[in-house]
Amino acid sequence: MKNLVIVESPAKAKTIEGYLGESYNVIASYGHVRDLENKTGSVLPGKWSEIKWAISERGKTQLNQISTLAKESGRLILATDPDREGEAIAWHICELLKKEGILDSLEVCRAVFNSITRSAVAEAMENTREINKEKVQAYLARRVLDYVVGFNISPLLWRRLPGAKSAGRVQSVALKLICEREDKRDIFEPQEYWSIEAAFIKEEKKIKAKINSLDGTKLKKFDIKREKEAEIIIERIKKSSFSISEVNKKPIKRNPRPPFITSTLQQEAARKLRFSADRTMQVAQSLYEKACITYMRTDSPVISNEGISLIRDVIVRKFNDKYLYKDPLGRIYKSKSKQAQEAHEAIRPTDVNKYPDENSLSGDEKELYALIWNRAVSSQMASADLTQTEIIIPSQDKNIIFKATGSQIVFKGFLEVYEEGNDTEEESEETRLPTNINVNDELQIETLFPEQHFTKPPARYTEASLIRDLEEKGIGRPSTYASIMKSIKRREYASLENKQFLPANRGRVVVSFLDNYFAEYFKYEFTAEMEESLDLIARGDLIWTSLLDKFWTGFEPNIGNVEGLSN
DNA sequence: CAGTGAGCGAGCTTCCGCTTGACTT
Repeated sequence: MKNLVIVESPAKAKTIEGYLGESYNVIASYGHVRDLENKTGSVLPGKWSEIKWAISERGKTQLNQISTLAKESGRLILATDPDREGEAIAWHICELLKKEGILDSLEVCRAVFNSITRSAVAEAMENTREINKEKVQAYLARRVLDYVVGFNISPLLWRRLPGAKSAGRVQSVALKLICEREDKRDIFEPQEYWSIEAAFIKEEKKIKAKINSLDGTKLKKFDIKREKEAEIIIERIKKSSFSISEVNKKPIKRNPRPPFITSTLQQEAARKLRFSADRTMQVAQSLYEKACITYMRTDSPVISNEGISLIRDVIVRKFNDKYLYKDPLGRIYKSKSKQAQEAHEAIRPTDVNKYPDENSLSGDEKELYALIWNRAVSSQMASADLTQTEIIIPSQDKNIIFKATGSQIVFKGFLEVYEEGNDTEEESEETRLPTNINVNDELQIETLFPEQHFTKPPARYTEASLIRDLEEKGIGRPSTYASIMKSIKRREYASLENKQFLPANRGRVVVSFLDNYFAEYFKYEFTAEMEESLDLIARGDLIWTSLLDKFWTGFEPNIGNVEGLSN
């Protein structure tokens, strides 16, 4: 009798079938096979466990295949992803097969693995367990809560705010970030300030320095407010003579960034390739299907030991030992987010020996692959060594002090391969400094630039920065970031102008409506607090229906308040 | 008598998260 293995993704199914051999059939579920029926009344308040489910079209075909093969199998192994949704998918399939009476003659178990390597899969098949009921209940609570919020508030919007289409735990908070940023911009008043920079010169050697302190007090960036003040200082500078009092050098290290997860890939592809989140995910999907990269929807920066050692081999071959991070176990990265579920590896090339410039990829795929390759390889390389130099240039009476800073790369290390992009176009503070400059050298002023500036309002969100902030707050999941962006645009709550989100009036009205009547449910901490309760459920310390009862008790009166309003 | 406009009723929309794939930029 054969074993039947269920995973979520067809590409994964193919790979695993290759690992497991003749006695296994592997079938993909294509994600969830059933979901709440897409209409009102699928769950009724208080009767939380009487849920009306509907099987998706895709689900039907996959379930048919599964039950056909299950009849000729001795063991069913549910190897969906090792996270909450994966546990739920396994449970749904199990429930549906039970209904068909197929499970009577079949042993059912659950297997999990975090990386798709031969050894990890083999080990998982040996160490199976039962479906984790508590985890499934945490899923049920999450699923029902989202439904209740969305399907109660959206109809209120239809009636109250013409043109408004939808509200939800995730999309509305994303919209709120956009709108609050715009509010800050609206009330922002630019402040004038002046900078004073001098180019000193000594025998052809030029040093650009900024004024650092005046009459014994340190000058901060915005301290010179008016042209008059700047002029007075300039006059004093012109009357003074300057020499070097200190040259301070100190070694600094720069470390590589962790390998990509979904959010960082989307951000970096936006910065370096100008891709939208959606485009990034489509290109990544196709690289994944071609088995070029590991799974692209992940919140874990961890690379399997196998992956790390392949990368280390490449670093030695392409560069040399000096470029390798010295610990043989490699650099180990940890997830920053408490909400991370770490079901998959980081995003990396499956075969790092396939160099970005030596493969058959082209266009978007080639570019994105190169980005992923470089980031993954650099994450296991040695740090860069730099020397940071600081030159202190006081006037003779020491009342005016200039300071120049610069850094020089001594050893490039990972920078040979990869450097993260910048969000802002602000010029770097550091300039090149000449070598062989000495204390007591006297300097001439070549040029003196007073420059007028104005403080800038906070920048509007881009897709990349919005995803970064959502992730930081634990809102949304790797599989949904791109679709959150889409739905805000489709609802015409905000539009992208020059790749930046500009809220529409409609969007701002929705946000203030929600803040008025449902503030508790759209504050930034709501999701994190919900997740804490879900953790309690998953640990067996809280009953899932009590979470919903408690939620409903607080939520329901707010609906009444809106209903009771007169027009 | 023809054209206009107010008023009414019916029917529709919606969440988040897991997968692709068909379609358009």
